[in-house]
Amino acid sequence: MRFPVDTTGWAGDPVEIEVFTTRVDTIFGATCVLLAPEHTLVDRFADGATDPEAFRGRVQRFRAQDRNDRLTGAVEKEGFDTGRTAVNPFTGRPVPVWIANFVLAEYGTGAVMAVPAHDQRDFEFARKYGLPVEVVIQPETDAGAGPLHGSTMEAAYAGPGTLVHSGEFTGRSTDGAAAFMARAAASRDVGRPKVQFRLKDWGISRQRYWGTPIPIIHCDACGLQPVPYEDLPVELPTVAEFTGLGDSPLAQIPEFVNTVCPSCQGPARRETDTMDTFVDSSWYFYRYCDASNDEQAFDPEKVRYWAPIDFYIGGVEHAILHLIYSRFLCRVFKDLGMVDHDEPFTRLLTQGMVLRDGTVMSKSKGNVVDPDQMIASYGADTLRLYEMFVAPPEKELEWTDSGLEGSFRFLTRVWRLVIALCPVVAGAAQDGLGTMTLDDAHRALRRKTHESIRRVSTDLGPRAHLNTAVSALMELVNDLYAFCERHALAPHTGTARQGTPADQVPPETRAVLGEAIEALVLMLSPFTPHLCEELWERLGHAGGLVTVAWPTFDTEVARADEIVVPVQVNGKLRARLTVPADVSEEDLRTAALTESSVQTHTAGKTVARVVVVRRRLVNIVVT
RNA sequence: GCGAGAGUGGCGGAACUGGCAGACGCGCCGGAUUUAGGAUCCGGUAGCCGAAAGGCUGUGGGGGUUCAAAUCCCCCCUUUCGCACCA
Repeated sequence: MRFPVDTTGWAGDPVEIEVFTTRVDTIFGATCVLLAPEHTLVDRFADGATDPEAFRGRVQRFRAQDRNDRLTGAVEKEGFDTGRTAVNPFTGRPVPVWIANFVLAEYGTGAVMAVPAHDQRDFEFARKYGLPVEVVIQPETDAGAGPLHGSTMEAAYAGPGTLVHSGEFTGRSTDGAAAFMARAAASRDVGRPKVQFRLKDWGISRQRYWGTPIPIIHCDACGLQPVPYEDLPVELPTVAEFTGLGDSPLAQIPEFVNTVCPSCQGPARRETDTMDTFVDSSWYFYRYCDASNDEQAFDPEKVRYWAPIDFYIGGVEHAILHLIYSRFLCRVFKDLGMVDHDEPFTRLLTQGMVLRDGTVMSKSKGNVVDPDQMIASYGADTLRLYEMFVAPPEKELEWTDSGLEGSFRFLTRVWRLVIALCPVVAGAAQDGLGTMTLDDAHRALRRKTHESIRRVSTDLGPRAHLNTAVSALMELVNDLYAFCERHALAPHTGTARQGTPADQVPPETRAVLGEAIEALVLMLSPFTPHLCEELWERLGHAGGLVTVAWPTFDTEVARADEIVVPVQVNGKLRARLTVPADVSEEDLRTAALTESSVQTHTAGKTVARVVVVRRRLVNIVVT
């Protein structure tokens, strides 16, 4: 909206103040216009003031207020009357023009129309300086509250309602009124609709040495000239003195600064500002695809092969700026035809921060845990395992020392188990497993092994839930201990029990255990590589773990022959049935209905419905 | 104020598409072993009632949908993070 200023007695052209508003529908209540202290018209107002020096002094005081305090509202809202008026284009009435310290020069036009009745900041400002408060929106008052009145209001009303005292617009609902009035303003040529984006400037030039040079040459005759393509890249000189004064350190190096204009061949100067490092960090992942290319940033063919990035992991502190910049540059590269995807990262995981005593660990708070100390006490494997186990990666992590102890305990448990079983399983023939006849305990252990492989593989892969993967491994180890206990095998060496000598252990036991132990070591190795390399070697394998394939599972082996199905009566758990895994719906229903504790709960009642979910549950609805 | 998450035992956390709430670990309790302690191994551990069998309650609060809700819908509370005098 444009508010023409009464310039009576002023030299120069007529002046209009442009304001930006999202609430044109309240314009009939605009009783004042406020300018930011930095507004370009402020100087002209000062020139035309009765005491220009005093005027400038007050403006200067506002401008000197801490910028950050002004932005966050930490300073008191203050202002002063310029002594001039401007005409409200809708009411035709003159309104005073003030300068106010809370108006932001960088947002909108740096000037606002103040509507005290319907904007809280304007309201407070008007009350402080005795400016009129004129209600132009009345809320729907079916709740019995009376109509709003400017002199009795205690706060601005910013909600919906009906326009009043608004000329030809009176009676209109606020719903749609702003858009309608914006069009009216356009047709009267006093304003126009505008989309205002809240984007911040992305300043990229810094007075630093350690940034990418900006490939521009300043020539007095030809102006700004880009460095010719064949001269790229501009390389930083290897020596630069850091004086901490004035320009970039590069400006102190004549050999770097002085050059020749590519256009007129006359003397010229290189740009000495450098790009901020986040420019590089916004597209490094493309360069990584083709890092030794000295012809171009990267070969689009190679990037097409590797990118977009499947899985991008970073800390939360990078979750905002770095990602926005990277996406910006991705779009730039797309427009240049250098990449053919819209987004640089297919999947993003932002890892949580480590907390201690409820607050983020930080050097300034002095509440950090020293990893070196923990590695000295427990080893790097323990620390890694604990961090993976204690919470899913995207969650913040509350540090506890006892939890670390638990991970250490688990690893010593694995160590003792594998070492004790080495003589039993090393060199055991596992190929025959498919044809061997196994008893229930052996089959159960095999099933656990294969089910663990399935769980860990999916947890590590698509789900990226490292903590549940560790849980699955802990369960496998627990089952292995139980199996050993039952078969009088080590590692129960802490007890009086004697392990069976290796050569007396039946071949099927050795095979089943061997399969389980090797899968365990392989699956644990991403978490605790040092320990697992050692164990792998002791199991009789040479060559290291990196060359060994991830274990695979057999769905048939992982499948249980018997399953436990819960039986509910009216949604409450009343029994558990152990049935064959391939039980038919009909058999399951019959088994559920005839189960004794189910019958006590259905006795004397009518079975209205039986919900049977195969392999999952039976729910009997009685009335 | 706006936006995005989160809320489950004493604690960290599980629960994949609505289908047995509390996997796994910590802590705690009991047992075995041990001169003792520690370590180790085995068992128990949501709350309430009960000697037990068992019963009732329970995923921040209140409603709703459903045979069935931690999970879906509506309202509210608390909390974390980001943005914020943005007109």
